[in-house]
Amino acid sequence: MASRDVSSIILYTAAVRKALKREFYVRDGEIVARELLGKFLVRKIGTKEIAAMITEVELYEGFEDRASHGFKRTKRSEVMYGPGGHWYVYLCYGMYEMLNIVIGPEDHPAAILIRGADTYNGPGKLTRALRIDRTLNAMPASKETGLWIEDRRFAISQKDILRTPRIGIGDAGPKWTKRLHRFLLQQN
DNA sequence: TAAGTGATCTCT
DNA sequence: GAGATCACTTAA
Repeated sequence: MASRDVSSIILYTAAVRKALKREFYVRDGEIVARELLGKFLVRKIGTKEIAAMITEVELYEGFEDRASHGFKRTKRSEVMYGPGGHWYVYLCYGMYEMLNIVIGPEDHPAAILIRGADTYNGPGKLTRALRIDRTLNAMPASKETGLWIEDRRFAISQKDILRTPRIGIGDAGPKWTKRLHRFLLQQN
């Protein structure tokens, strides 16, 4: 029966396409940043799902990184001090929602800014296209919240990953301003 | 290159 | 409460 075949295919893809587990995010920031490249950011709007391959991220980690909101523990940055696997969404320049995924264990302030996915270049454009805003702040990255990350097993070669200093952070101190904490997939 | 935009944080 | 700041984008 044709209909039976179709349903078995749906079950199969559902089984393969799982949201990344909490443990994925509770690791060293540079490793998580690298491994996020090539993963799929999936947004569910109504019954429709939009998936976009992550192509660019920036790492903000620890107590000494002045470019990171987590440098100071405030009401806004509190989420970064929580356990990994939650979203941190905030407004920048009065207009743009920035999407970050909190990483690391509890009380370790760290997050990764998702700057680009597929053809959405720039963190502000990305969130606008996927209708991501601050209502998702502090929510877990899981299917229940409508925004999560999946491994679709695209092979990413380490030599295709470029590293540069982060964008637009100003002076974050001698050790941190020029750190190669921006990771992006080389085009082609 | 400059300006728009508004929440957040720091300083009174 | 006031003022500076900000991990951006767009229009010139």
